[in-house]
Amino acid sequence: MTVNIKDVARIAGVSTASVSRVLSDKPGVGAATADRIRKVIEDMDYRPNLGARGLVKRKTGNIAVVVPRGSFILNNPFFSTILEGIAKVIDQTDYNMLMSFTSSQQKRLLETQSVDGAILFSPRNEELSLEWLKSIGLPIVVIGSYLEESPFPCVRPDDEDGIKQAVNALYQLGHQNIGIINGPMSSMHSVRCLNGYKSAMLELGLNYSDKNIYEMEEFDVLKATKGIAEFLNDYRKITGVVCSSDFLAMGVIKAATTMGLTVPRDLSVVGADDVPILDFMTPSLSTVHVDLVGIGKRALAILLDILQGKQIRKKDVVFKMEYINRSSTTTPKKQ
Amino acid sequence: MTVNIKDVARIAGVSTASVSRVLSDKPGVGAATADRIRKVIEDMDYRPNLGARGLVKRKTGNIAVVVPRGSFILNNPFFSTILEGIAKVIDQTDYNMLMSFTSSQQKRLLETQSVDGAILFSPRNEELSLEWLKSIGLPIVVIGSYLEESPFPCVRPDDEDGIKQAVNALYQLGHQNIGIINGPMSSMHSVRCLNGYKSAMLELGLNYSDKNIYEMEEFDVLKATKGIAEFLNDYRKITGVVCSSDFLAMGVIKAATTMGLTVPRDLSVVGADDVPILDFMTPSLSTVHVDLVGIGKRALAILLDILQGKQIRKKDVVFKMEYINRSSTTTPKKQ
DNA sequence: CTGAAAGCGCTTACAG
DNA sequence: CTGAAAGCGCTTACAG
Repeated sequence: MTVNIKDVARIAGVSTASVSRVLSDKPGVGAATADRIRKVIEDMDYRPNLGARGLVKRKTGNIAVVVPRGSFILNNPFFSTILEGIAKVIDQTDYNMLMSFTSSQQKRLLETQSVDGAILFSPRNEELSLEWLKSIGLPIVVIGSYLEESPFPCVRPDDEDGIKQAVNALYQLGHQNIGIINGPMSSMHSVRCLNGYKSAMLELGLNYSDKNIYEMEEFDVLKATKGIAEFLNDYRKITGVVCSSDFLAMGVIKAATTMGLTVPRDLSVVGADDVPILDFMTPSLSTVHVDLVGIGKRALAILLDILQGKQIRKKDVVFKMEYINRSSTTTPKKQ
Repeated sequence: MTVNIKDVARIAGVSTASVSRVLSDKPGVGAATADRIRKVIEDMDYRPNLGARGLVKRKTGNIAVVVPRGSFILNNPFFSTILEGIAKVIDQTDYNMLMSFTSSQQKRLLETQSVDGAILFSPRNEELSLEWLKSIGLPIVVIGSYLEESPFPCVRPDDEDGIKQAVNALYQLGHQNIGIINGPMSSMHSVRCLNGYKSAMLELGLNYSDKNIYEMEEFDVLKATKGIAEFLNDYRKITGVVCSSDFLAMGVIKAATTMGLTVPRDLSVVGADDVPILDFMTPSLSTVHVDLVGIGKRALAILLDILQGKQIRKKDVVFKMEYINRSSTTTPKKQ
C-alpha cells in the first residue's frame, strides 16, 4: 500500500488540508507546521496521486500527441525530429506526453478527459473529423495540415515555397525536364507541394505533363520503391526530381540505384525538410531545409499558451524553408 | 461542462450504480433498463472520466515507455523500430502509452501512480537506480540491458553472438585486421559486444590491440564522426570494422567517406540490428539482423501478463541475431 | 434487478 | 494559521 495524504496528516498531527497546502506551496500554513509536514513527507516518501488531484482540479497534466494511422510513421524521421522538439519543451513543464497511433485509440484518448490538450500530426478528416474534434472541446494544435476551414492553430513548413526553391535549384543547375515525387493528394501537404511545383515550372517557362508527376498512394516509402522505379523508367527524359519529403527522396535514390542509375550523375534528387539522419547518406541529400525541431517546440508552446488561457495572436505559423545543396544534385548529362 | 454519470442516471431515471454497471457490462441490470440507459448514454454522448474510474479501481490504464536521457534517442531508428512493436500491441489493448525522456520527468511519471507499469529502454543505474526502481513497486520490463542483478524481466538481442557473427563474416571474406566501433562501456550492451568481438577474434586466432577498439563516449553518432575518422586514420591497417549498432555503422561510413575512403572497397563495415531505414543507404548496410519489432511486442506482452497477474516463466528473453550480407562488405584489398 | 451509501486520494471554499 | 466538510466522477459491497 502506498502512503496517502491521510497517512501524512495523521503522522504529522495535522489535517489533510494543511498537507495539501504545503504540497502546492499555498500560503496559510505556519512555518513551523510546514517544516514538520515537509519532514514527514520526506520520511514517508510520500508522493501525491496525480489522478486524484486531477479529478478535483479538473485537469490531468497530460498532453496527447496524436500521429496518423500507420505504424510506419514512427520510423519516419520527419515525425521523430518534430517529436524531439516537442519532447524538449515538454520536459521543462510538468506535463506528461501521451501518444497514440490508431484512430480508435486516439478517439478514446481525446474524449475520456484523459488529456488537457492535444497536438495532432497532419490529421485526416476521415479519421478525425473536424466536427467531432470541435465537439470534444479540447485545446488542439495541429502540425502540418488539416482542413482549410480548421479553426485550430497550425504550425507547418512553407512546403509550397520549398518545392519551388527545389525546382529552381535544379533549373539553375541546368535541368529542364524536372519531375516531382509526391504523396497522396488526400493530404494538403501534397496539394501544396504540387502547387509549388506547377507554379515554379510555369514561372520558369518549363514544360511538364502528367508523366512528370508521380503521386504515391501511400506514405510508406519502404514499400513504394517499385512504383517509383516504374515511374522513372517510364519517362527517361527526366534528369532531376524534387520530392515532397526526404523520406521519399530516399526511396527515389534506392529505386534509381536498383535501375542501375547513379545519383546524381544520371539523376539529380532533391528532398524536403532536411531530416538529420539523411545527411549521412551517400550521396548526401540535397534538400530544402526547415527547422523541424523548431516546429515541434513552437506547436507545444502554442498549446501551452492556450492551456494557460492566453490569447493566441497568430493562428497559422509557417516556417520558412531554404535550399541546401549537397551531393545528390549536379548538372545534367548532355542528352 | 461535459456530461457525467449523474446526468445520465438522472435522465434515465436510474441510479448511478446501474449506469456504471452497464458501462462495464456487469450483470445485475434488467434488459429493458439496460437498453434505456444505453440509449441515454448514446444520446448525451456520455464518456466516462477515466481518471475518476482509475481512482477507485486503483489503476490508471496507462503504461509508461521510458527512454534514456538525450533527445537524440528519438531519431535513433533502433528505438523507433522497437517502439513500433510496442505500439502495435498496445493498440489492441485499452492501455495508453505515456512517454518520458528526461530523468526528472521519468521519476515523476513512475512514482505518482500515473501508470500501471513501465517499459524501460536500457536504463542507466545513475539515472534510475535499481534500489529506487524496486522501491516504487511498479511492474517493469526492460528492453536491452540493465544491471546484472536486476530482478526485472528483460528482452534483448543476443548482441554478443551478433558481433561474433559479424567478425566471422568479415573473416570469411578474407579480413584479418578487424576493428570494432563500440558504445560507452557504461552500458551492458557495449560490454557484451566487446566480449563478442574479443572471443571471436580469439577463436579465429586473429590479433588485436587497443588500436582495433574504438569506444565512443556518447551514443550520439551525429556528433561522433570526427572521433571515428581519427580512429580509422590512426591505424590504417584495419580493413573491416564491426559496429555495435547500425547507427554507429552509419557514422563510420560517413567518417570513411569524409576521409576519402570508399566503402566497401577500402573498408568493409558491418552494422548491428538491421534497422529498416538503413537498407536504403548506398551502399546498403551489411548487418546482423534481429527482430526489433518483435522485441517491442514481446516486451509489452510480458508487461501485460504481469499486469494480469500471470506468472512469467522466462525472466530473460534473448532474440537471436543473424548476419545479412549486403553491399558494405567485400574482400579486402591486397596490401 | 436496483439503489443508497461509502470510499478512491486529493483540493478548496468556509468558518473559526 | 488551521481544520471539518463537501465534492471531483466514478465503482462496489451491501441490503433489499
